[in-house]
Amino acid sequence: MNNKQVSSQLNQLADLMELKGENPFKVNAYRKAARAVENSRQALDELEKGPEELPGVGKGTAAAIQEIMNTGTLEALQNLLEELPTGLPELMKIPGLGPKSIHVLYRDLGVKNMEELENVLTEGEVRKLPGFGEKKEKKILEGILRMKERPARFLLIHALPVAETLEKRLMEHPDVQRVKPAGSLRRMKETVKDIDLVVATERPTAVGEWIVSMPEVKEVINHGETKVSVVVGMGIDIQVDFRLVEPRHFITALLHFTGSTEHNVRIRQRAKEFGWKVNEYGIVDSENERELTFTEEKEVYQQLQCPFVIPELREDRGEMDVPGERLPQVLQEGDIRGDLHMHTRWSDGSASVKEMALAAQKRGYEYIAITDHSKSLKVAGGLKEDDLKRQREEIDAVNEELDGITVLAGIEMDILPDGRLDFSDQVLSELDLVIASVHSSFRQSRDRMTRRILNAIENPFVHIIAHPTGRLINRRDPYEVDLDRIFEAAAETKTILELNANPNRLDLSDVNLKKAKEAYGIHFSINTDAHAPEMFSFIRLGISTARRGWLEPEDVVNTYSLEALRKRLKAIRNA
DNA sequence: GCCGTTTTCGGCCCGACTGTTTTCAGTCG
Repeated sequence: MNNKQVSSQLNQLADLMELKGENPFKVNAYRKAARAVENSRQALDELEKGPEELPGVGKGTAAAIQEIMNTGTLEALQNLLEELPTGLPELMKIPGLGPKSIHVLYRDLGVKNMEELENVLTEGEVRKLPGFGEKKEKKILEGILRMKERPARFLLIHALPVAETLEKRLMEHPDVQRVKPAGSLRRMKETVKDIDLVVATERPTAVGEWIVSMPEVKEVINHGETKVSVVVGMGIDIQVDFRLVEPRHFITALLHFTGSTEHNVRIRQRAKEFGWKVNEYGIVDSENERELTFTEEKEVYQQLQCPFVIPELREDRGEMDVPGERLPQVLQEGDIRGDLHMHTRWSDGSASVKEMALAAQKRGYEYIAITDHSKSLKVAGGLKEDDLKRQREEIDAVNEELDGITVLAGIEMDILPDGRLDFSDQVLSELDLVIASVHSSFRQSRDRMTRRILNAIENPFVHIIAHPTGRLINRRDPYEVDLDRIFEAAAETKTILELNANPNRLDLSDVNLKKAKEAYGIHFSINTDAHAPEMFSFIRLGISTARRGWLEPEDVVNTYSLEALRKRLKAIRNA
């Protein structure tokens, strides 16, 4: 039973308690405990004094955690699962419908699932309930429609251009002074539910009117004095919340809407210690009602006597608990000196070795590694041993021709379903860089998959394990694998783990990166896995994910000079 | 349910918007 499994049971319990109408603070206590478990760098059975060591975990939740670890589940959870209809939790996903309303719908109309809810809505039963009315009925129906039409969360890479376009367009409006995206998009989370834009203006009403009249607006969800929510169709149909604030409130509003909620809670608790209140308008002294405003976010943190926290770290994963000097000096875009995972026309890429090298050079890189697929991956035109030899000749020629960039000869080698590797040690020993990865039989048992990957890690010729969990965001779950054993073995053999920067992968994830670094001292390589030169731009997402994972330049081998990188690779073969 | 050198009880971040209400509850972030 790992931390993730325990926390998901606690969360499930909290969800059901909420639906039942339990004390919201009690519900929150379980959610908080779930988060503490998930974010703990230690496994639960490694905590010396038990779960109560974790922040926000007391007697009650510690007992619940123990029960899950001992029995695999919780009696309280099982009871609620039996008591409440299985179709009730999914109703929570309907925007505008919360636990209180669902409770009433269930109690008074016997609504047990989505289908029954749609029935009573169309029959006009809902408007008769106390606290409900015609408009609310309509709102719920629209909410169901919205939920069905759109994915719950969009890939960051799809939302970013929408935010950037709107930002630029708003800046051109004469009444707008400043605009900045906030929310999970600014924190560069891998997926976002909607886009938040904070807008500084002296004329919120005029700007609000202008926003709802934009041609791309498909639907107006809210239109108040300071908050306008719309759905825009700009490549994707996504909700955008505009917060219209006075210029002097811009910074505290930006801080507020950047979140995360959990980080905001910590900020406000901190302010309380000084007798202050933080809201989107500033910091207010509770005694004399004096309001402080700011021109930079840094000043707010300074006022609260905390170190400045960059948006990517604002998740309450420890950033408010460590002294400033222990916050990571996170990676910057310019720190990356090369890309160690890419494909060419030799397998399933669309460019030549030289074209990739030229594109990398243009980005200012000092080196790249060409890592086409290996022979077993037939769908991708994997290379055989003699192909590798001919490719090496081409790489040598490019190195001869081009100055200022070095092309390493590598491979992305399949780890076969039975754990064998696709090439012999003899072949691997002749390559500058060997990446190993799983591309088949994703549904093997946890034990088998773990042993399969361990086998690759233990091979001294394997330098990097690519996309270690195999997940595709929104499309395919990570395969079952014991990551702790993977991390342990990688630490021992000095094997590098990849942060694959492809926007669909971002694998390892932010949470796993942090854990692998802090608990095991792993080194990483941030690679784009580019199949065409323009895909080098994915590095931006890799860097932001690395920042979210608290990585610093020394944790990432492709920030090293070529010489230092070669040394690091050599250390693997000698480990 | 958790938490506390002002507290072992009484708080728990804070405000906007909407809809159903005549002063507030639910939802959201």
